[in-house]
Amino acid sequence: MTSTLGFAILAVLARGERTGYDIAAAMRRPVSYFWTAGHSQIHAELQKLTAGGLVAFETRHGPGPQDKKVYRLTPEGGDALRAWITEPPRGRPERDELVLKTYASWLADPELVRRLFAEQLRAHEERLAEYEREEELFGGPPDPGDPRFGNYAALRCGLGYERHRAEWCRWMVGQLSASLKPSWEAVKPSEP
Amino acid sequence: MTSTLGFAILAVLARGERTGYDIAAAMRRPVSYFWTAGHSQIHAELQKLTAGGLVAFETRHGPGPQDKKVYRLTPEGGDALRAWITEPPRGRPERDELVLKTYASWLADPELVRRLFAEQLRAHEERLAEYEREEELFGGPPDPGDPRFGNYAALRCGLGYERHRAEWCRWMVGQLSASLKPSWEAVKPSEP
DNA sequence: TCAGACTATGTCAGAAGTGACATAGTCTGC
DNA sequence: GCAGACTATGTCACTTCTGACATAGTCTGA
Repeated sequence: MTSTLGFAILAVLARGERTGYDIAAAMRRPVSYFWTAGHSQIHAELQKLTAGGLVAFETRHGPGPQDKKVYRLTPEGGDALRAWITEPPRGRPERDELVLKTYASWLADPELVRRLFAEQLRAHEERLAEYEREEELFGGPPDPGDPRFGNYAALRCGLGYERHRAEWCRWMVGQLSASLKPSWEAVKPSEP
Repeated sequence: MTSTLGFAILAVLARGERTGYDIAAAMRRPVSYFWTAGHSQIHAELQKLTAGGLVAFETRHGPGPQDKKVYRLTPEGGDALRAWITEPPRGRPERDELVLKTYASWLADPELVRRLFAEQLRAHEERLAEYEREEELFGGPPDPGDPRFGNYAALRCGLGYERHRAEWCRWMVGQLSASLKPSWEAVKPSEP
């Protein structure tokens, strides 16, 4: 009954041993393109995974008030992870606050909605540029047996997502500008 | 302190009065492109919204063991909804199980991973065709002041998303097929 | 006439996720 | 030498979400 977060942790540990702190840091970026968790969740989940025999830890001295615990996958953990990968994902319901706002946007001031989407567009373009820079660091797709393939494939997904999202925001801004223009034009005194 | 689910309910009620049951049904499709909730959540939230004065209900006789409650927006509810629409969305962390599987895919049997993505591709293509049929029912984008604009804009987002996702799955299948071919070729006896 | 689907509202236990609080040693730069 | 950032693990209260359980009248078609 391992949760998806549990498998996310196993997937990180499959690349090498880590402390809970390391895993939390890794889940801010770049694993965070697709899964995030606070350190409070990670420590709790590591205790469950340890109890289930999927991970094991070794105590080592380090900075910090307590000794650090370096976790690694057990053979059982590796088996569980491999089996999970090819199982069809249990569909999480999609919840997208921006699309919900869009659904209700007909009620709001079009100029304020336009600004909202212009800002979102800017943010997506920024992240897209960032992902593009990261993509350049790979010299084309790694082999599917290479751990780096996982990173590259996830990055490809992120690139596609940001492009789709930016395009949609651009369309929204266009729609809202078009609807604003007539009254804006009407206010402006006529020119030859 | 209304939750996003609360605003989702307000957004549905902005289009007309509904019972909790109706809202739950609406949130399966087509609001479900971007927000879903079980009926147990909706009834609980409606009680909170009523307590907060954002919605009001009228009891009417209908089928079912209890009289039905027909909810509508109050003026305060309308104000709260309008104010919320143009506020920047509070970023929900992205959690995507399929991308997580991708990140770990280098560990698994490439043929099984290929099948996983082939199946996902099929599902996305199916949904894309469905959305395209729905788009045809609109004769172009409605005016941004029209409630149907909300539906159309959300559908546009869904279309872009499914296209991006299908393209990514197709790329994954391609990558995995390419890596499988060499050994598949090696097994097959040479042909002139 | 009777089965089964649909309408309709609600509770409850539990899982998953968030943010604050607690604690304390080490490393870096000014 | 000292401030502040970083390393490091953990608890707790709270919110959100899920799925099961509970209840019961009406409508439809075989």
